[in-house]
Amino acid sequence: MKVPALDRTSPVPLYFQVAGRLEQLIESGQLPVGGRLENEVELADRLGVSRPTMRRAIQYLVERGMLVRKRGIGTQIVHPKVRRPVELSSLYDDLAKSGKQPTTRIRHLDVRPAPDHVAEALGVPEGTEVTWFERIRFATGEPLALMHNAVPVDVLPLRRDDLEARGLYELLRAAGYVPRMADQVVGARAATAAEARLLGDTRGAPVLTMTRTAWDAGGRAVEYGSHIYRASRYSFALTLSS
Amino acid sequence: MKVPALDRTSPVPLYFQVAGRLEQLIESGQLPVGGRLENEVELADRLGVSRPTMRRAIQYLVERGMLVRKRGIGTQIVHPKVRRPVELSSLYDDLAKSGKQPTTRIRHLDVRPAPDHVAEALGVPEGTEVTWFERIRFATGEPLALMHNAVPVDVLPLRRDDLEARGLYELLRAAGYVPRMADQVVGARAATAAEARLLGDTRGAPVLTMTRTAWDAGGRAVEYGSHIYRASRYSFALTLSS
DNA sequence: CAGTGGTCTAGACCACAGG
DNA sequence: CTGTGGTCTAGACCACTGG
Repeated sequence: MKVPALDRTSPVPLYFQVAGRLEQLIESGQLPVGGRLENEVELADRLGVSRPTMRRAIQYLVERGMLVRKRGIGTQIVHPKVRRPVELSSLYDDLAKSGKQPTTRIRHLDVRPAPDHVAEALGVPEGTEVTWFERIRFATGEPLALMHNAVPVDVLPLRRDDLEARGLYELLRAAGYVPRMADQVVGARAATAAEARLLGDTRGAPVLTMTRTAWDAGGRAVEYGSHIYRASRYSFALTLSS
Repeated sequence: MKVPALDRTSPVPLYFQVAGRLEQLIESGQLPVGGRLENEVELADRLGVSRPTMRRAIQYLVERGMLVRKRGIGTQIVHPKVRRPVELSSLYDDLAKSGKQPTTRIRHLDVRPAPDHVAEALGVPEGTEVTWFERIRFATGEPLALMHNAVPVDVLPLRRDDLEARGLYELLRAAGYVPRMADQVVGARAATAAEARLLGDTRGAPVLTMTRTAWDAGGRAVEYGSHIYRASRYSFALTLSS
């Protein structure tokens, strides 16, 4: 595999170019998994960058779980592929990515003062106006989830058409409110009769529940959601790291 | 609040001392949330450290969600408290921390070749020997979870007594296999009659399911688990960040 | 324009692991 | 002891923001 040389005129930071180069060498097998990297001084020399820059590149891959460093020992390759941390995406994005043709039906949408528990979750004063809406999400025609959301109106005005055509997170991102942090609680319970009817399931069928509050980089609460998913058709996959 | 001065003879890195100092100033309210920090050059001067060291301290707090930086703008305080990323802990630890008096009953324990799906999850050759065990976890006397685990024998030999007195993760940590990364899948289903009996629940009651594979820092698979939790008594709380 | 954070360098010393 | 990564410095230049 061809590895591009470093380009010092590029706006891409040097350390990032170096990291990408290492990543390619590892993924292509030229640097074997389980093997050791040269020491950072020699690597820096070989690539013609300073040691701090080399360290930054290595550190970047360490944070992504590809390398492990030990003082006095060296740097070892532990994974050929990067493990991604938990994704902060919406169901819509997930389905679209896996080719499941998501569609959405808006059952309700209005602007109202935030109920107490929602205001508390969002960390806004009671009575703050939010857009409140209820959606059913389908995947390849099958009902999958029943979703309730609140988005403060001063974050983003939302319209039915937008929500039917695109995912909430996509709309938030487009408006500059990039979700960066979220508290989630995942549980399970039996579906009520009404929920079962909407989801095309039987009463008492197990459903996954998820409530989430999401904030952007500036710490501004952008979304509160309380959703249920058909347990027979959905589960959450997470990669955790500490 | 008194803030300790920097100690250049301490083995604690300077940048970490600086970060702790900033953290205290913010938590004590001397630096107001929403306010801006001085620029990094002046801060470095004021504390008598170099700019790179100051940057590293600030970066540390940025990664923990306490500060937000924007080029050309400055550094803003967005959270008084640090948000922790997802915890990688066992149910036992969680219960113990919240004062729920966890107890464990070992229903079964043996050493056997890993079943195919377990070997695949652990990424070890088929037939690798694992300790396989089934536990019921109680909280304040009530059954809470039914847990199945596999731990490769060459990672750690496990005995009933140990597992009854302590959590699996505590045992792994004590043996030097610190779980650092995990893939989890969380779902839900209805309990079988046998499961319901063991959990003191009724047949068909909703249960949370969780399967997990955990690795240590060196990329070595240390644990595979397949658990069910009574939905009426347990849910997962997560803080995600990207 | 002035002020901010982002990148990069060359070199120094230290702490830890292993033979 | 040698070799490794970990920390720290002083200074340079660049890129972006806002007035």
